[in-house]
Amino acid sequence: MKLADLAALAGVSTATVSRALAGHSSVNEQTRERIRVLAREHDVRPNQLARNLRMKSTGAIGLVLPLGHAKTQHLTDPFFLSLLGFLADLLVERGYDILLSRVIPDADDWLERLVDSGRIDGLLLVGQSDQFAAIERVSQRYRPLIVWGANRPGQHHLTIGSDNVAGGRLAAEHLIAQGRERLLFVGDPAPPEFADRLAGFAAAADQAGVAYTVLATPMSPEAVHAAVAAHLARGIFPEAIFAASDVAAMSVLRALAEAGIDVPTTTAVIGYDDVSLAAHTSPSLTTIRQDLAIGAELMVDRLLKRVAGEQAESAIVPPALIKRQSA
Amino acid sequence: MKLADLAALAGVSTATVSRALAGHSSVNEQTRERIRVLAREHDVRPNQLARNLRMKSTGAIGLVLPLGHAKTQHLTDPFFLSLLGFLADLLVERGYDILLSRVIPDADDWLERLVDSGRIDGLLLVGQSDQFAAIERVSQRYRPLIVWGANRPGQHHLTIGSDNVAGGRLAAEHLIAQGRERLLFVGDPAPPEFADRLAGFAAAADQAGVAYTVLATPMSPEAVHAAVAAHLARGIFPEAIFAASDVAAMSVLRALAEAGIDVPTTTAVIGYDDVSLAAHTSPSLTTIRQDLAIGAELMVDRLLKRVAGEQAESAIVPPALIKRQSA
DNA sequence: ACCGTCGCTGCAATCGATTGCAACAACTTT
DNA sequence: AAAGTTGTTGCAATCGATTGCAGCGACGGT
Repeated sequence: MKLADLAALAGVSTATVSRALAGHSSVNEQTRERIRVLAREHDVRPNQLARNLRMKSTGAIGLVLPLGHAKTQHLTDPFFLSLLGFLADLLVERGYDILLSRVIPDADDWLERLVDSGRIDGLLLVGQSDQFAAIERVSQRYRPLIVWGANRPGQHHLTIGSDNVAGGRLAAEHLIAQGRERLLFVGDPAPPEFADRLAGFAAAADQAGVAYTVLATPMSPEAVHAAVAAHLARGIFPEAIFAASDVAAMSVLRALAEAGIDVPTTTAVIGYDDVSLAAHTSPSLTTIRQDLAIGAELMVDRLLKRVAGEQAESAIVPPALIKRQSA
Repeated sequence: MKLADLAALAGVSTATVSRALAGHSSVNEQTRERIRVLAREHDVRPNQLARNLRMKSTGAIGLVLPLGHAKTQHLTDPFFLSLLGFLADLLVERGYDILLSRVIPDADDWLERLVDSGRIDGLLLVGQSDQFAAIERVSQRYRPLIVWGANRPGQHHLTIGSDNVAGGRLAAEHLIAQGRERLLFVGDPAPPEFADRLAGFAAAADQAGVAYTVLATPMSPEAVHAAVAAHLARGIFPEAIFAASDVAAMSVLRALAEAGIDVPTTTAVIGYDDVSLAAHTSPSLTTIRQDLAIGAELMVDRLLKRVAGEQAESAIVPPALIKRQSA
């Protein structure tokens, strides 16, 4: 039922109904209350589309997750659901809906279409993926656009992300402090996040004069498991393994268990992300936490600032080492 | 840039521009091409809101996840991200966007508002949660509404779900066939899905004359872990444990490992869902698979049928036992 | 020369809510 | 009694795209 119908019922104009439901003080209090009661009785729920068109604001925020890359770590990674959950929490708290989209690989103007469709007031991107160029292009003219990911020098778009270099360094320092040598990095060193983690890890190892190896592998559990198993089969037993993500670390744990190698006595394992399951593996996983609660808050905060036309800059969330059993 | 601006540029009316961009054949072919070229040059992207308002259709499907219940299993459960991923895939393939909402606990007409907002063409609900009454109420008059969950006798709304009773039965039969006795169910028996799993489990056990115990606990990893640890501390060692979900099963595995109980030799563990991590725990998890690829396809198929005004009925996805190391 | 047809284009209504401005009644003030 | 003030309501424009109907010029038929 629409406002015009209610107006007819109440014997007033749609203008008055609109104002009454909006709680506008310029309509007589009795009329207002009468209309409100009538609205409740007749299940009046104003059309949001019409409202949004007129108001030129939608009350919705676009959210693009890297769900398109089924072959990578992403789809199965609880990390993203966590982030999604936090973001959804915060946005809904502030009265926004979420328009979820995916990257459509074949249309090169997918981002432009999204921001120009008039359906969203702002956009959150989780992960730059391989769309760096498109993001840069659009961010030049579209302000309310916040990206979770790495901040490369000279880049224009605003990012929130954890300091992956510092995180990698934390991991290496923790292992080295335990007197571990012969370190091993396991993961895909190509994506910027992982590259940074490896860079920090390598820098700390070099600084301490400790040797390390890089075992490059795709991030799927199967691939990680196979790569580590093959590595162990060669008779090379690392004293400590740094996995590029917690999900990868779990595959590492499994491969070690199957090879009869005790964790942490013989080999230490350290993960990255601190997904909620990390505390519940056996042995429980020592890991580098990305504080998503804070990260999500920063993203939403910056986004809504920009939606309101204010200034907002990039930010970095400091990582923290969470000590558990595995290292 | 809007159609009216382009119209001025091209020296025609907005009506002609609209028809040209829509590929309407009543526009002269040369004019049409000229307008299209101009549109591309000037980055014309029509306002979707205005279009949707006029067309009375939005090209968006609402999707409600039970993200509001941070205290339950849901937020951290990869099961939902999987389902979300599949649904998003299918909907985007068919040209729909997704409007993600959360249950707002304090507003009792949240569902009505959503379906009457005019912003979506249909709605997918994942999990009935505690909103059974609201769903029944709305489904009486709003057809394009599909729910992932249990189908209770006499219910009106259309559900897609796996046969949890059969799944529970599969689990029990598998354990009993191994000669295991003193079975234990771990989980929250209140939500309909879990209640059904337990019912099937209990029925099979009763039928075989095997005793079983129910360890009721909230579904959070911490709670499950604590409950199982406390149970074991009492000196009661079950020969087999059926966990209500894979995530719960992982906490069970950890509690058993900490108590020095070998899996599967001393105690077998079987989970539910077959989340992607289940294959990568140590030991890897025997579980009951819910085929989400098929489930999501059924949901989207039924939904779009109803959006098109066609008939569509509930469906059940058969569960399957996936044998791994833990049982 | 007149009429009918055809192809193309524009006018204007429409979707449904919001809001500036004006109208109007009821008072108060002088 | 005239003028000004205040409180309440309605008219009509607006957001931007879509579309039924009408108009208009060109053309062929008689």
